[in-house]
Amino acid sequence: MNRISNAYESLLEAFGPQDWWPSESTFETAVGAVLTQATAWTNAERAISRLREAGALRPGTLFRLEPARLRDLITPAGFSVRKAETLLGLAALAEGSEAGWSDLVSLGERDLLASLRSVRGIGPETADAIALYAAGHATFVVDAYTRRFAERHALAREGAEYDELKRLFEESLPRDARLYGEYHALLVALGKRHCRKVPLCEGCPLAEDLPIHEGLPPCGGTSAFK
DNA sequence: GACCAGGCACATC
DNA sequence: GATGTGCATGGT
Repeated sequence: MNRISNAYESLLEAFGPQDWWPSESTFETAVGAVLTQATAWTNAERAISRLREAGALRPGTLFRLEPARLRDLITPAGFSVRKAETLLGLAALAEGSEAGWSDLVSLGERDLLASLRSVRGIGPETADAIALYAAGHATFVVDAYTRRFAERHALAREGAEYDELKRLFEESLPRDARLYGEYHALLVALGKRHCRKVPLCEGCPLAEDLPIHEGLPPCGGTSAFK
């Protein structure tokens, strides 16, 4: 055991299983990963519902939408010009594969990540989220909450690179996609529900597991307490 | 009305 | 390479 796996147990006990990613298909998961970039999940959900009503939660139908129509459908999720381009790029990947989307999600981890990263608007976090939650690869997703958590609790150096943080978690935990998915979701829960309005980390479920680096902001929020 | 939310690409120094 | 900025909407 180590501090990172101990923290997982405490978070799970405090918040319960998060059962991410909520979706009806792997393509919907990927669409959601793009739509929720720097956006509250409730807004991304609205956009997903609109896509569903339009029958556009399949790569083929989404790919054939007029860009303006797509932008309109995803408006609630914000950044609609960029996100529409990205969703079309994602659907184009599937259109370019022999067996479409199912072909793509069955690629090996490296090939899938490379394909996803070739789409403008899909960066490291979004690619990892799709590889993990849609394709079931054991790849740890690092987001702003993860960084805050790792820095605040002195698990990583300040300003660590994305890959450095990813490696830290992967090397501290058994290689297990389900575990990675739950951990990432729990860190989001920690950031959203717990610390955001409690700058001193009072009552934090991690207080007994981990030291606090007092000079740094608490793990709640992504940009609060700068 | 300010601040924030499950990032990313690009410009500039 | 580090740091800053635009992208857009809806909740608090």
